[in-house]
Formats: sequence, C-alpha cells, structure tokens
Amino acid sequence: MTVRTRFAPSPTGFLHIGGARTALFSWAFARKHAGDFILRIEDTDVARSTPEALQAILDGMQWLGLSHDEGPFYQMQRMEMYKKILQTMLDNGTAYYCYCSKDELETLRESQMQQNIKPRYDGRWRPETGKNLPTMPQDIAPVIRFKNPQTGNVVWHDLVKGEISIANDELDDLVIARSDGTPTYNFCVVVDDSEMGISHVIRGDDHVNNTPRQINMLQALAAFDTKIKVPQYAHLSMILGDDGQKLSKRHGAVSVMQYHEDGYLPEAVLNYLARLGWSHGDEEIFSMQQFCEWVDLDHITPSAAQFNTDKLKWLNAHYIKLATPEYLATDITKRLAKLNVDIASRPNSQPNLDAVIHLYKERANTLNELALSIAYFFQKPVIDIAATEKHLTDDIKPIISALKSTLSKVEWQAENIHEAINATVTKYQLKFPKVAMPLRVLITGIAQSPSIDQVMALLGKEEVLARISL
RNA sequence: GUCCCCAUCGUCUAGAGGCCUAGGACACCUCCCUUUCACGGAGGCGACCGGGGUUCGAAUCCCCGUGGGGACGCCA
Repeated sequence: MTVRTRFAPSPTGFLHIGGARTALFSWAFARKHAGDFILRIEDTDVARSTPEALQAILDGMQWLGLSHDEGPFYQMQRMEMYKKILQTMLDNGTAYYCYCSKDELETLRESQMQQNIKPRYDGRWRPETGKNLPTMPQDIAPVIRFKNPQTGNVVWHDLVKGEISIANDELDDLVIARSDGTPTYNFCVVVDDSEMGISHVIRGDDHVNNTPRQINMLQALAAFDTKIKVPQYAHLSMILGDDGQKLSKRHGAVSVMQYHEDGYLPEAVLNYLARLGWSHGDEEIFSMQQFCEWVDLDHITPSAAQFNTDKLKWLNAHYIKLATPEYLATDITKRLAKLNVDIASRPNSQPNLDAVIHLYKERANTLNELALSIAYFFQKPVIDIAATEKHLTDDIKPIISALKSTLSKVEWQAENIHEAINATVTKYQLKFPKVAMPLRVLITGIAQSPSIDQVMALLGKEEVLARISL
C-alpha cells in the first residue's frame, strides 16, 4: 500500500509551531515510505479565511523545506464534488435535512448544560420509520445532518495513543452542510481523505473527538462505494509553551516565521521539533535526511510536550557552528542591514565578511546575535563605558600608546600583531590580559571578543590604529 | 457537567517485567582549557504522581484515586 499523508491547515492564521510539527511528521513519514505528502487548504470557513494567512502558511512550509508532492488543493474549489456526495447521502438516507433555528439549538444546549448532560442535538428532525417529524417551518433554510449510528462503539487503533473507543450514544448527528449549502469541516475531511487516498491521517490530538464521527461517515460512504477505506490515524499531542501553558493566539503562539525573524536556522527548528515528543534512543542531533529514515509513529509520546527555547537555542548554536560562512553570509548581510550596517555598498568589502563570520560563528546562539556582535567591524564600536574605565586605566595608557607606534610598523598579520603585543607585555613585565583588555575595549567597544590579535588582523591596520586613540 | 486522552529529573526524553544503584540531552553548578567572553573537555546536582493489586520480581501489567489536558459550534 502506498503511504499518502496530508497536512490540512485552514488559512485563518499563521503556521505556528504545533502545526509545523504536525506537518513535519506527515512529511517525514511519507518520505520514509517513499509515499506522497499532500497539502490541502481547508478554506470552507470563508468568513475567517484570508489570503494573508494562506501566504503565511505557504511561506512557513517553504522556509522549513517541507515540500509537498501534490496540491495545494483548495476545498472551496471542490464544492461540486461535495454537493454531489451530499445529495447522494440525502438520497440513500445517511443524511437528512434539519430545520432547527440557531436559537432553538442554543436553547436546547443550555437546558442540557443545566441538567449536567453533554450538550448535543436531540435528533428531532432525524427521520425514522413510523416517526412523525415536526411541521416544516417556512422561514428556515435547513442544514444537512449526518445520520450517526445510535448504538455500539467506534473503536480504532490510534498509531500514537493506542486503542480508543467511543460510544455512539455519546455522538450526535452533526451538521455536514450549513444552511447556505456549504459543507462543513468534518464532512470535507472525510470526503477528501478518502478521495485523495490518504493512508495515514497524522494530525493534532484536538481531533481525537472528531475521529469517531469521521469513521462513521466513512463507513456510511463505504457502504455505497467499496473503494472507500478508513485510513489509519495518528494523533500527535499538543505542544505547550515554555511556561507549560497552552499556546493560544493570546498567549505564546508564534508563527514559525518569527523564529526566522529571531535568527533561528530552519535546520535547528526542524531538528528541535522532530525531537519534541519523539525520540530515537539517545539521538539529539540529526539531519532531516536522517530523520526521514528514522521517523516512526510508535516512538511518538502520547503526552503533551513543553516547548523549551533554551534547547532550541543550543541546537541553533550547533547548526550555526556547522554552517559555512558562505552559507550564512547572505542572511547575515540582511540582518546587518536591519542594524543600519550597510555592507553591500562597501567598495572592497573590507573587512571580509566571511572571515568575520568564521571568527564569530562558534559564539552565537542566533543569527541576530551573530550580526549584532560583528557590527563593530563595519562601523564605529559602541563603547561600554564601565568596561573602558575598568581596563583602560591611566597607568596602562602610555603603554598602549607605545604599543600603538610599534603596531604601526608591523606587517599586518595576526601572528605579527600577537608578537608585538607579547613584546610589550614582556618589556613592561605585565600579564597578557593587562594589555589585551584595554586593546579589546578600544577596538571592539566591549570586554568580550575572540582573540584580539585575530580581530585586529581582520579589522585592518588603518582602522585599528584609528581606534587606538587615547 | 459529560465523554475522551495523558502522567519518569525544572524541561525534552530512554525504558516493551529482571539488563535500573533509572540512561541521554537542554538548563544549572564545579573544575580544566584560555588573552576576556564564548566554544570545547571532565565531573556534579536532579525524576519513576499517590494507593492498592498481579508476580519470585513492577518505572514497565491491572484497578482506584489525584493532577493535567482535550472535545462537546451552521470553526477547523
């Protein structure tokens, strides 16, 4: 059997971390089994769907590199097919019209809540042999409801959570088409999943409660079309915020593109997401190629997982270290531009950006940190007054002055610069940092940097000498 | 409220009845490296939600609590 998975977001918001993880597992699972990954846009909620949200989702998927083999399919473009199937269900008695008004349903719900029973449709328009239906109101456009079985249990083996069983009498006859005729989510999912030949439905665990309804519909459809099969389900548990709280629009939920913005590499986000709620022994760091070989559904934890930004940062630092300067340069140039450091227009690109990145990439957690920390190579440093006062003391100033004139005569290479500093240190019988620290502060503005001789070599003689002004 | 799901260090997790004195990773702490800060290296701190069973033996299986989460829309 060919594995076919899908990611089916509704374009009502950005692609957040939970959605991205679901997409990642669907994508990887399809890749592992040489199957197909399908992108389907569930846009039947016309009022809330926006082109901006659609674009944001597409951008997020692209940034992460989760490429689909088919689609994107848009449900709004599949209306004819849904309506045809709706009519078939009406004809064969698996669905029926319901003329309840929204007010009527609201009243029903409230009274059920008051009696402490689960609120659900009471089936007043459900046709049964020998049953008298209410008088059809003139002013109500009907919805279509699915005639859900009333007895027995729906049982399926969830690939993540194991066997789940829900009694049919817990379920009601759900609306599958609105009064304006448009089909609803649960119906479209069922039609699309079977029509697209989806073998594994991998989705968030907020859909567990929809699954028995969907299975019932699938079975109703299958009774009239033997090609229709119930797919396998895998429900991924949700991701909690750093603080253990549920992610929501109001609290903590951010677009995956925000991570891009914040200076995270997609490699790091992907690796982190793959490892969140899934494991392959003790493996922590792995490529997507590796993940696609290893991924399986039985090692996904059924419990919710809390997001940990520190660990993401650690992975990000790792992938920055791994990356070549050339790979990072374009991105870093853009981030520098945002800091008003325009290096694109510098004539002979001195200092060399790749070399600077090379010097700094082992010390940054994010690309933003990296850009910020190398800005002083391309513009006057921001001086840390406290650090300057601490290291550039009056007693050392004459020595630095002397060093400056020595420096002005050396051939500009890190080794020679190091030697010059060493000579000064020896001459005045000092410890190396005693000289290196004031230099560092003068040149970089702050008290932390890579080897100061290497920094100086890269920055260029003229600029270094200019910055050593006391 | 009703139904469904979940429960190992602070966090992510390993764990399929004996390999468990519970392993790894992030974070934290100490030391080493060192030209400051990082990086890197070596250590350390730190968990089986509670109670009952089953079994020679339970983190692992069962039951009951407790706690957490989800669902209950003409949203998806």
